[in-house]
Amino acid sequence: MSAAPVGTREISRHAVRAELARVAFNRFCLTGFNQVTFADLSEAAGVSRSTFLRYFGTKEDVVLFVFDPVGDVITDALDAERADQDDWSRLRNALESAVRFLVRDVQELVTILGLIEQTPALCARLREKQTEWRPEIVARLQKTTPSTDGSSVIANVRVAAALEILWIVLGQWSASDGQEDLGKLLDTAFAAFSTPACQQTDAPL
Amino acid sequence: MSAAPVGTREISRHAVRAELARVAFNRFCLTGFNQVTFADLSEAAGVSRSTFLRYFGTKEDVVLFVFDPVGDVITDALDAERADQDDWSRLRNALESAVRFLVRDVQELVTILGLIEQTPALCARLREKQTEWRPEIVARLQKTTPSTDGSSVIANVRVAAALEILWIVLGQWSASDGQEDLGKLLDTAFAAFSTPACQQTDAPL
DNA sequence: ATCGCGACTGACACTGAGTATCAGATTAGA
DNA sequence: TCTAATCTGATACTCAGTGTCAGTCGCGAT
Repeated sequence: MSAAPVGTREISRHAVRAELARVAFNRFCLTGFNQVTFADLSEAAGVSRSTFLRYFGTKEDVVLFVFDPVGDVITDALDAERADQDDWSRLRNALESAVRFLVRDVQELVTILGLIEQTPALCARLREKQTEWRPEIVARLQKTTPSTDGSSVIANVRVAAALEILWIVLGQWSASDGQEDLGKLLDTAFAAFSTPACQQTDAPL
Repeated sequence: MSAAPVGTREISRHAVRAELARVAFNRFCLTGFNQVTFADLSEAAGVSRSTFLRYFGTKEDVVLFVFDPVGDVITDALDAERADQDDWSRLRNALESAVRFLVRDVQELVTILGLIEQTPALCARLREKQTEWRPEIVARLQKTTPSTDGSSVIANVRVAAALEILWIVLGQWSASDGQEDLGKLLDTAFAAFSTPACQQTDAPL
């Protein structure tokens, strides 16, 4: 994947980072993201402002760094996919890997998603990460296919659509407090493409 | 639509805003978005920093305010659409209205898109606007349809996918320096959904 | 004409994010 | 144990964005 800490230095850094994020997250939920300053955070965590800023480049990253591996999770899952399936199936399954990775603690994820949803700055930064993931995912999706004229646009559209589905589904899921079945939600979302494109939108299954 | 200036006050404000944006845009293209400060901009435009900031709440808005009406353009176009068409056709045509609105001066739009592409902060803010447009567009798309279970998710996915297409198509178009036909690009992009979802992605027409 | 009101402007002060630097403490590893 | 790399806190700085205030300008009513 990405960060398997090897040296003791890495382990320490990783642990401190997690603890700082934990403390900060409580503050954000309590007071609101924009109302909390780095001074507040560093005081609450018992470190200097400088140190806090060394662990997280921006305030947004304090919340969103947990999403960093998602891009790799998706590309890896796409590689593991059998190549004889169609694009939508492969993308659907890759997205299922992504949500499996994210849903460790249901309550925590629901809380994070809620915080993100009501904070424009967090939404924006998350979309930015999403856009960074896209080129690599497109490359993996196209790897098996001979690239014809216009296929690059089509692959980009499909990947972009799939990534949109990820957030729409997670939003719907967190609105239900983590009750709904994420697999079924993914199926419903992808049905937006497989149903005959007419306006009748009967839910499948 | 939205802002048809009526009073002399409105006219003046609109004109000043346009002039400030014009001066600022040259600076951005010359030096790079992040390298230019409000102090630079206000000096170049011959007004105080305070005044400049009153016309544009943020530095991003100095560039992106031209996209503000796009949301309304899309919703209006969607209303004007014949209701017997399927979702994809209606969205495609609404997007065509949007690009028609944007493409007044080809060279200018290409330049703006180039600036946006190479400036993460501008990309992020633009996506934010896009997300703000979505709920209203979804509502218009669903207006004719009886809402069944899961149809809300499906409508959201379709609108999100369509908005992604808008930027993908504009990106491709500006990469070709405005040479390619935007209508055909839209057709190609929407073919990502209509082609049988297999991995063969032959360009239609 | 001029009076008064509302909006516009520039100047100033302020908060907070993010960057850069530096000296001293700490720790890994030879 | 010694050394070199790293971590830390302190400090200073730039710049975005907010808020305030006094002075000015345009405009409609008297």
